[in-house]
Amino acid sequence: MEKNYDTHRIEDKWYQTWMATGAFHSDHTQAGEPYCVMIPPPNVTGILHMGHALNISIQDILVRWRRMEGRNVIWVPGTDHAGIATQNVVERALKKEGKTRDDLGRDAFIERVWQWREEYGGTIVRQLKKLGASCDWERERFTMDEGLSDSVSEVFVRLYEKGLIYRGNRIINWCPRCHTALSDEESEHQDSVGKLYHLRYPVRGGAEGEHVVVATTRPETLLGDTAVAVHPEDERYADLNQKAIILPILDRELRVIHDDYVDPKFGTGIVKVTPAHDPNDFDMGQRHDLEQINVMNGDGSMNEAAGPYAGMDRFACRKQILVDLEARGLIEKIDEHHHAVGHCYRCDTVVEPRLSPQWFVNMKPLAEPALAAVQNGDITFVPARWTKVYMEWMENIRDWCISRQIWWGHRIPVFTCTACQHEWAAKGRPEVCPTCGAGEVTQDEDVLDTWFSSWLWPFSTLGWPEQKPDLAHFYPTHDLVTASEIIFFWVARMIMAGYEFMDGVPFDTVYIHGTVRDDAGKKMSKSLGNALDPLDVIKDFSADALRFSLIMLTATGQDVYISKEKFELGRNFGTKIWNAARFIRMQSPSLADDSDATDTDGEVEQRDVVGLPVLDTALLTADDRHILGKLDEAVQQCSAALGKYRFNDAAHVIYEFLWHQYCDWYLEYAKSTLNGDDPARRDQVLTIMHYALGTALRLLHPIMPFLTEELWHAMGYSTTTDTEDPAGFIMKAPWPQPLDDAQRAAWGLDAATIEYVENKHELIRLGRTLRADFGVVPNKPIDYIVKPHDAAAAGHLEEDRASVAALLKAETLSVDADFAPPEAMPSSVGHLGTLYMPLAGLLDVEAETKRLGGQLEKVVKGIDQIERKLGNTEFVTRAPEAVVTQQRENQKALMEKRDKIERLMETIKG
RNA sequence: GGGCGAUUAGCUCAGUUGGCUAGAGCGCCUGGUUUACACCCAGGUUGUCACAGGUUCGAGUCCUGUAUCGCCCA
Repeated sequence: MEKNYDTHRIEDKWYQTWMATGAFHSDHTQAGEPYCVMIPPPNVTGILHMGHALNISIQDILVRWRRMEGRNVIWVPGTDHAGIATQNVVERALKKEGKTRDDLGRDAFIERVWQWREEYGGTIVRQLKKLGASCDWERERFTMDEGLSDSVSEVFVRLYEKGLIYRGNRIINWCPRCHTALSDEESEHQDSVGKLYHLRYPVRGGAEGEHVVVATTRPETLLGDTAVAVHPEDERYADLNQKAIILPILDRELRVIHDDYVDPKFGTGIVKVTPAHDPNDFDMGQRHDLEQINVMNGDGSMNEAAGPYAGMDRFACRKQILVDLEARGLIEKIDEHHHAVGHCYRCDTVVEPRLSPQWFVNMKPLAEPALAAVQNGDITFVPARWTKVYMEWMENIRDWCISRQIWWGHRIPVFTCTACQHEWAAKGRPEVCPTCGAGEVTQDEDVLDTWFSSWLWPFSTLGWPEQKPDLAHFYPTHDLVTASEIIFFWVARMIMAGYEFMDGVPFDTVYIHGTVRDDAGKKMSKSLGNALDPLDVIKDFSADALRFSLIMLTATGQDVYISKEKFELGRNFGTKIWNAARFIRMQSPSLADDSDATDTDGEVEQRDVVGLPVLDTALLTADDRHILGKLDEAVQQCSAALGKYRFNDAAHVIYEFLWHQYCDWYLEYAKSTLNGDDPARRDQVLTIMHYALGTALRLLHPIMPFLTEELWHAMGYSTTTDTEDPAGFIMKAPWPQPLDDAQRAAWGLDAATIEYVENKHELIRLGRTLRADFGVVPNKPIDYIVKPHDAAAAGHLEEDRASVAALLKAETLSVDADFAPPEAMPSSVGHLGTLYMPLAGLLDVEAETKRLGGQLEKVVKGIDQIERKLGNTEFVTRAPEAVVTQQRENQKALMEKRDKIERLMETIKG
């Protein structure tokens, strides 16, 4: 076995082996209760970032854990076609060739996008594999696949025929750069400091120079004003409609309307109304039947309706219009104004509210059952606080704008007969009009929002609308793991689709994990330049280290702050385990060679670490029982933590067990037996070491799949020497189960034994501290004397004298109940007794008094606290008996310790 | 403006229904070429649990308010 763990070679090797043997694949014919996870499909243009790494690690942990538990697991991977993003990428590439998509035409352009996808679209998938994701790659899907496209049109037609899809002329979020509509969710609000312009609109028919003042943040829209509005009960303006308000520059006469929407307390209480450029104004326009004047083109430039400003960009127009208004003395004042401005989530351009004909889904009817599902607990959010976020959105749900004015995506399956103007939705390409039979049929030019295919993901990936056996077997799925950012985009809509098309929930649990941030708390992003590339981290630390560190540092649902150094945690842990395994191998006659662990076919003696080891109970020592007890505790805690989605707790349990219990204590303790001359004890200790390591490796496998698989084989724990046989993979090994009471009793894993060993550890630490405090070099052999606390402690220690002495690097260790120090010597009080370190003539009385004084102080402080509690009759009478008893016991122990320290101090003085 | 989250050691964070002398990792200090491991070992140091009230026998934990930071939605 090599001294250094070669992470890259081993990680690549195992991933290839797992893939080649189909270890990740399953289907409905396999045994076991089904367990299914759908990957949140990453954007096909995307590259792996830390958020994915966390998301994938969590899913892989769940999936590998359930697989080991014996569930029939599939984890379905894939990517989405990211309509706008992908089109942008390909358009940029075309631009370099000096072409536009219009030069190519629709069909050639789409052909070009597919080419791009073939060439670059697999990037993120390859990266997921680097992480060790155990996805069933035979099931990989893409939202533009034939099958998924079929479900999209099926769904569209159903909703269309049900009347839930409609076309309307509404204010939508328009991206002037992408030239398309966006849904409300795709318009991201960013806080910014803008200006609030107070403009004077002249009043005709009143006094000379009379005007009203309106406020706006977007002065260029005034060109589309068709009214001004005031609150119906605002008496200041009761007579306003007797007069004519004149729109500056264009000299259009504006209507005066009264509407509850107007807030009389904001600004002057008069607002300008631009029905074609603002959603609230649009609503007022509907209520009052106002004319809608669109003054902008799709690219954000002003159109003919803007009169003298036609052709100018919207922001240039804003500047010019302000200059012109200023010249006419029509600017009252300009205030600073904080507001949230919508930006395109794909290109960050300022979104323009724009009136245009779009397709919408009426969401209210879909939302009802989806809301109920979460209310009645059919779907649970973890952590639970996200439930509220979901409900809030669902209760105020607005119609979903699903049409996009781009080419890459599912084209809207709505057809119109040129002859009779009949409009209908259909799957496939109809030849003739179903009404009049004419052959000239045109299809809607728009494509659908990418999320219109993603919301079907849980069942479309399993072949729906075809009714395949896997769909019946694995659907509904179980855990959905995602980030909070897409609760609205994706999670909520999937739940709605589940109810609408599959009559029930698409999954039962939604686990929302945190956002990965940099050390300064900033969200990681390429544009900020603070992104850590997971592939770099894998290169420097290994995928196992990346996974373990991320999981260990991410408390349930909390954001995680990451810097490169953080990954040392996982790397160091991996190295520690590797070295522990190497040590055990050296100690095991059947494995003692230095051959390369990866080429062990036929060279390693197999050892069953899955079944319970056969142990001679007469030979079991307290330390053996202690490690077996701690292992059992780790098994229980680890399963419990995973069951509660507390992945960091699970990681912590394994870390604590392997490093601090197993390596720090048991392996060190075992050395004296391994070097001793009792072959029966030696075998027994080896058996326990292997059993504990084998069990811990299985617990760790979901988090660190590669290292554990490698060691599983190197240590001979596989059921076969054929390293290509899936039956021997740790990923297929059974998940460790807690011991039953009978087994615990048979091995003597009782609380008293465990407590004794913990106290023994304390005693050894006290001895080491004495050494350090008195400057005795660690390897200098010295004699320790223990004066045991009671007969039980004396008996135990007498039995363990050799191993305790070894751990203390002591020349001798005497257990002497009647020990009375002949002279002042350094000592410490522990639960098992008082430990003396004879240091003839070297004791500095003053320093030792001070040292013991410090210990005494702590103990006395503890006693004070307890006495305050116990002195309170309310506490004694009202607190639960167990708590009071506990306090009394603590008090007794502390008081004994205090007495002993005091006696020591007197001895020294004497 | 509404909602959610955070505030605990120098740093990053645990602390699950209230019951500890408040923990971990990193850092820092001291010592160490102990035949698994210096990506290591042994030992040590580090806290007005943001602030102010309240409930309770008992509050880091529950309630109210305040402050600061972050996120989501208007």
